Amino acid sequence: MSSKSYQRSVSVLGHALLGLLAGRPMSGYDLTRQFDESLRHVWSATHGQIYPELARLATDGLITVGTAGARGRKVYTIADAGRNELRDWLTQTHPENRPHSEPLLRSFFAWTLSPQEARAYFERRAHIARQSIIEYEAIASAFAPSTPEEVASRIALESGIRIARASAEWAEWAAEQYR
Amino acid sequence: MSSKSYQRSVSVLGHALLGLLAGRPMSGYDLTRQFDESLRHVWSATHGQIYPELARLATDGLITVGTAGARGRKVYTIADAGRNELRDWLTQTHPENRPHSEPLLRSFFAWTLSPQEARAYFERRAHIARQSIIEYEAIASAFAPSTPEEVASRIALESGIRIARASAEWAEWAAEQYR
DNA sequence: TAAAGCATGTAATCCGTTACATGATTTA
DNA sequence: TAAATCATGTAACGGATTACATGCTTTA
Repeated sequence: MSSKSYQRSVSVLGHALLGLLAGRPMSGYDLTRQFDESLRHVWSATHGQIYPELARLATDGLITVGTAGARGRKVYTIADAGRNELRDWLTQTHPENRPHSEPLLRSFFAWTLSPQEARAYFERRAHIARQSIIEYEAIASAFAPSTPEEVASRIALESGIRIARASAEWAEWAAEQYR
Repeated sequence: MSSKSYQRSVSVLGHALLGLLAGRPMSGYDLTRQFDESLRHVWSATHGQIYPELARLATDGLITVGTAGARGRKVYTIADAGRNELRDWLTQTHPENRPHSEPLLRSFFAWTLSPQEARAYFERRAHIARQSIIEYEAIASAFAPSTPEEVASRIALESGIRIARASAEWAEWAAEQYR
């Protein structure tokens, strides 16, 4: 007989935590920082969501908890079941696409503004995108990936660069439409 | 004295409804279809969310409700206060950027897979992006915008095309990194 | 010794999807 | 007359942010 209780489905956040723990064991605090740092442009999550989710993953046997250290710190380690769950998620399921792009939504209503206001809106978007390009390119130029993790990280960064370039060019083009 | 009750802040969905109603008066059913059609790639919302939000906007005096017609149909019209709210939103506030890109999140964990599996993942993303390009370009080529609303719609579509192109090229490049 | 940072957790609230529930009107 | 579509609403549940709450450890 199996020791596995009936399947609770794992959320996207749960899979993100499994993915991060696949790199190395970490505490909830460490994981929270990962979302604020490496994953800042990829996925957002706060500790109020992370701690309860870690408890659920542990209950489900996808991760294990070490004994509490200094300041109550608890280190979580991915279990074999967790690695399997992560792998199935990546290879057997497809990401949902429920769009929620607020900048794009706003652009849809630009026609309700004066041409000058609409232009200002798109110029601001272009400016923000150009700032992103600079930020990302600075990170990329100081980054020679060596480990597989770093290669994946560099690939995600490349997406940021290319999407930001496309966004900047689009916003400049859009601003022109209101001239 | 003012007839306005104390300010409840309007959600993004509320602003989207105001934006749609700025075009023409519509029922909740019509608005739901707008999200399924014109806004399909921009913002998602279902009727379970839309009906209560319309009730709130009406309570706040941002829209007005006509008397119920056939099948209980209720047509909502944007009020002056609603137009002001929409305008303030577009000109005085900035869109938040809380990233939730599941495809990008997954790419971040591609290193946990075999190179073949990782490549398959990115090739699939490239395929999906190329399909989007075809879909969007077909719409664009059959579309000669005349009204200001259609111009804005064409601008949003152009974003879809350019982002899809950048995504396809990125995914092809990413697949190469695992060769 | 005070401030900054490490560290965990819960509660209130809101946003969003899916399912439940109902009924009228049009069209084949 | 049956099916499709129009049309509205609520309830249950889960996802996500912010605020509340607490306390230890390191560093200036």
